[in-house]
Amino acid sequence: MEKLKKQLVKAGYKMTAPRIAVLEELSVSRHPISVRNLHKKIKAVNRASVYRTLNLLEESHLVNVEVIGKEKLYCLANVPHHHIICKQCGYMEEIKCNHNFGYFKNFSNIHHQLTLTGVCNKCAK
Amino acid sequence: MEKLKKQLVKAGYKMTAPRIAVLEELSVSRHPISVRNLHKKIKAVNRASVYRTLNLLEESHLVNVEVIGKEKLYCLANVPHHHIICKQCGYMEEIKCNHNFGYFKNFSNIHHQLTLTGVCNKCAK
DNA sequence: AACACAATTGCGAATTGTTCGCAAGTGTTA
DNA sequence: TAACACTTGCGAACAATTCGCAATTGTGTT
Repeated sequence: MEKLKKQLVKAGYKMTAPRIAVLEELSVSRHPISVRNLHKKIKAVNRASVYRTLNLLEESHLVNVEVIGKEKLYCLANVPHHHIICKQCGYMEEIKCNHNFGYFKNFSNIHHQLTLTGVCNKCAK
Repeated sequence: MEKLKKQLVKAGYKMTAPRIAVLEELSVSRHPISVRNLHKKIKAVNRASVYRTLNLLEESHLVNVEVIGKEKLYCLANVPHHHIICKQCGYMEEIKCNHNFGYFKNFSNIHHQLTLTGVCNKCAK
């Protein structure tokens, strides 16, 4: 959390209350979360500011976005990881990320986003 | 293309003109494409129908969705592949997919979506 | 500790993206 | 070619996201 703040400051951003609130909520919520739900948790922060904060966090690669069905979910990127998600019930497991995609000749500064979906055993009956 | 149609039919859907138009446009466009641009190319098809078609194609796993910056892009999933995209100019290379994520004990029917972003050599100057 | 200034916020309105309800139209199967 | 369920187009509704701007706030400087 402190590390996150430092990264933001280093990226040239001010540490304001709304930004801290967003970071803390992302840090507290164990799972990727939608803007709607994130905002529900921190109503003191204006919705537009939630969007603005998420956008700058994304540009700084401090959060990842993934699309599950019709939802766009945000998640801290501090520890490299991905998720596998059950499409029916939303059950989710975390996956350690040990992927390396740095070998593309024509690109630098490469980031990746992996999303796995499936049906969990419980839903499969 | 014919194969695509057959898959749709097998999934229980009718082969209507709007659906064929969407499939053909996806098949023609070499790159992942936004709803907006897709619809621009096939104005004869109502926007709502474009959405409906993309949704059912996605549910049938015939297309993949990925988020690049603020854009949601759709792409045929007939041949397993991914993309690496330059965030600055949009230059894009295709990546063969030889990934296997079938080994998760708690899930079945697993699909994955991998998105790579970076800066292409030209933009990096 | 107060200042100054640019960065950021909150607000509401505007814009854009997506879905809905329903009457009319169309593919498929017999 | 008749029948029926599935689809479409349309416009309105709804949801997501951004914008413009005045007011506020962090931060570096005195």
